[in-house]
Amino acid sequence: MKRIADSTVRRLSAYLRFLEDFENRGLSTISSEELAKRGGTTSAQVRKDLSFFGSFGKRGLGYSVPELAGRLREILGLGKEWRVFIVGAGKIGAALAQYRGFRQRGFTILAAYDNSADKIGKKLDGVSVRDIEHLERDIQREKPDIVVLTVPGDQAQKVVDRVVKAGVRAILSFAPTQLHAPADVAVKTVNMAMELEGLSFALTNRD
Amino acid sequence: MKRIADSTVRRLSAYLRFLEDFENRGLSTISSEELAKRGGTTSAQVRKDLSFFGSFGKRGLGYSVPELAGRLREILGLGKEWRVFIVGAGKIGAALAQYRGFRQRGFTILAAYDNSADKIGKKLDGVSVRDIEHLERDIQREKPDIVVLTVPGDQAQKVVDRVVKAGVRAILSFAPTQLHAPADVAVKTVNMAMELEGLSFALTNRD
DNA sequence: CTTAACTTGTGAATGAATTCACAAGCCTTA
DNA sequence: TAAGGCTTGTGAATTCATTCACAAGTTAAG
Repeated sequence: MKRIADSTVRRLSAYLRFLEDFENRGLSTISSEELAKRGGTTSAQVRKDLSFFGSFGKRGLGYSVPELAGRLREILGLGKEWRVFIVGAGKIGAALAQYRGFRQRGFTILAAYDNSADKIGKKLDGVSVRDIEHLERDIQREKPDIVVLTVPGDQAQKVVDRVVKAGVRAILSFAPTQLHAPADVAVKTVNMAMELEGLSFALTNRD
Repeated sequence: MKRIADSTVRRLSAYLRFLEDFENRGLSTISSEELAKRGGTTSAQVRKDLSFFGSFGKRGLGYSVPELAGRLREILGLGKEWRVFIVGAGKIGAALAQYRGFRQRGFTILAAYDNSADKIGKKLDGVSVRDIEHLERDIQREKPDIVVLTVPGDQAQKVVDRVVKAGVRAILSFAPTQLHAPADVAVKTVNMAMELEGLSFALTNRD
């Protein structure tokens, strides 16, 4: 398949959000124009994004809301259950453990890991915190699809190396550092420092 | 000034992170090649990014680490103090209140806001939680530069409208919804759902 | 059946971002 | 002073992403 740009995938994800909203409101069809207005883009962009995966609309009419939502879920791989380990049971880890968006999308949090004695054995919103010593062993046993990284920046790369070696192929990191991993491992980083500095830049360089 | 791409600003932010690391290790100069390797990009990209703002290097030698770090801080607007309100005192708000990256970059959290009676009056890691009723009044009094939004998705747009009307010109949102604001308001969104679905897509569409 | 009003899907055109490639400058050594 | 080894800064070339523009298909109304 042709390589799909990251920006395209992000928009597909946004379209799905709007469609779910439309589904709840009982609307049955929607045009690329309406979808575009909701997402702050153009109708041509919407149609082009979808065209990479097929023709889902009807000319003159638009898209069937439930059908397109289903197709997008399929494209994005949201049909199956994804198994998740959280590594780092600090404040961010805790916030993620209770984040309902995970379950809503079929992401099941199996466990959290930490190296601090006063966290190990406790629960993080129903998720038990285990000793990070057992990380590799548990990865081999429970085969998580995704590791969410919420450890301090200076430990992030070390954990990446460990989980990649143990067989994990997708990582979502909240550490403010550049991570290096083999090409076949999908790494996404949510970098707060970067976002803040982006705002600072925008505020500083106004027209 | 020529319009600077978002991706460029994000890279500048990353370069600054590496330079701070080099500063701590006492290194005095660095080449675009080394900076590129650290950031997973190319030396030409590094030089092009910097060239939008001036010529900071010495041919044959590279860049002075402290000088380039200083220039980048200046470009990114990190010299001054930025005043921040957090709106939404849930788990994510709490995680942000204790996030040290804010203070490190000169972002001062003035207060947090919530509408829940059992949170108002409490403290979130030293930050007092106020009644969201007083949001507009306090914005006018204390003139925050940035509002960080950690309210549930269905309330996010309403809060955006309120703070924009009260004069705020920069927003960092953690709500998984598309936000609409006037063009002169800088809005950044950290959308966890999008990142998760991006990973799901990557795992599903492996070559 | 015909016309009018819509809306999709997609090549072609445009615009934006990245990479190439090399002249110009700096440092060291002799 | 000259030569060799580096590295920057930047137009030009290339690659990638977005927007344009329109033929083709659909529906509704008369």
